[in-house]
Amino acid sequence: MATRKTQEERKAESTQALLEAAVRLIGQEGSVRTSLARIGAEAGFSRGIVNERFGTKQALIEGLVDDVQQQIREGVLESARGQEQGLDSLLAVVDAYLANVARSEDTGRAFYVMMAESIGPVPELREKFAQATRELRDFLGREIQAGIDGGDIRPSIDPAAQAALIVGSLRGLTLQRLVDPSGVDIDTTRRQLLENLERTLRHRQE
Amino acid sequence: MATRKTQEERKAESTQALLEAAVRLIGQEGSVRTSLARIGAEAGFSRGIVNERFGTKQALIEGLVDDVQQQIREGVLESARGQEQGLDSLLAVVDAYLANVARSEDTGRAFYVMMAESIGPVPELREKFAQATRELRDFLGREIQAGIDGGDIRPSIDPAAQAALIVGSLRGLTLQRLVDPSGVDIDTTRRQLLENLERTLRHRQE
DNA sequence: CAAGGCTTGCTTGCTGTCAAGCAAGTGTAT
DNA sequence: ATACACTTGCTTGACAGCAAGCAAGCCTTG
Repeated sequence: MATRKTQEERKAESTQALLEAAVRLIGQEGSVRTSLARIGAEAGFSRGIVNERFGTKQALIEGLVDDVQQQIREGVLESARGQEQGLDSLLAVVDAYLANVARSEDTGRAFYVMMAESIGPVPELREKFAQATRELRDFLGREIQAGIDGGDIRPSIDPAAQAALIVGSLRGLTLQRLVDPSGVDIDTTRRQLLENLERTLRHRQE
Repeated sequence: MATRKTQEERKAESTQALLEAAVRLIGQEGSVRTSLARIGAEAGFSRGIVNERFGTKQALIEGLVDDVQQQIREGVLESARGQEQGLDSLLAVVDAYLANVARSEDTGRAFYVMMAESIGPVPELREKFAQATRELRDFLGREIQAGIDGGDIRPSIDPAAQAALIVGSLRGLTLQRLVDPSGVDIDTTRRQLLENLERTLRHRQE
């Protein structure tokens, strides 16, 4: 049965398997505790393969962060498509973020675990996550500004501060869920957050 | 001048120095990267002293988490004193949390860094932080309920979900600050959060 | 058989832990 | 009060375990 594979295919497939294994393991135990040997084994290869493929552990991890971030960004931004800029788009993004990222499937989990490590044992990653944070914050800030300009968000709102708060809510809720999965009902909380945002942001009198 | 110290004093002083050193180092690099030897050295002693005093690394870390959590709890709860239960008390706690914990002085930093590690490389700590999270959430939930009963919080609020959201905001903002200190102005954001809470929670028509 | 993917053996560095020993402090008998 | 026996804080040396990285070789493909 063993189909003959091209070298290129072999490499691509093993690389893919390695990345997936890494995301899975790192999502569970963090990058510090996950040895290259275990990643190799989890992917079905030998202990040396990660070094062979990626050079160093740091290279693997940094690449992984970029991958995962990219995936999340696309997922979230896609949900904003179709909405026009402003409050509706903002709410759609928040909704999508909590619906997808916060549910701890592998990539979301890995992203948060690595972000968490970046403030402690893996400072090399901090800048990457700082940038990701800024990017999300700026994106939300622009949506808020657009909403104010478009008249559906109250003009007394401070876009920068409000954006930071929303990022905080998203990050904090997800973190809370990772620490204590049974303690937070994500759907109820999501609905409550959307309601709060409506109430805080929506410009009523036209 | 070297005053003669009793054995008890010597021990108490060195233990204190060790704990402070541990909080400082762990706040910077996390517990995983901080070796017992460095803690000993930072405190001005030899590399073996931590084991001699605390037995194992895990024992030190767990004790530290308890200490730090206790300190934070007291600091925050104290700020609620004098307010009567309900919205005002709630706002005072939120204000105090961001004013104190979120500013990254040593103990707050160490708390967050260890909490972050607990979802990745140090799962032994997860339960402790889950409990701390529940405790804060339940406390806020009771305040909200009291506010509803007392008539200064809108009765359509879901206390549990709202409490989870507030914990999320606090945790998320602090985390954001640790990842990207220059990106969030904590005072502006704090004011905006308090304003938001006023607007979402306050029961208007008497 | 040539090239490139993949494995295996090995080195090096670091960490937690423990046991043995040293030194500072304490109590007591004279 | 002082000397001596004893306790307790603290240090040092040793060891076992683990991980990252490297280099040499094996196996699959073309």
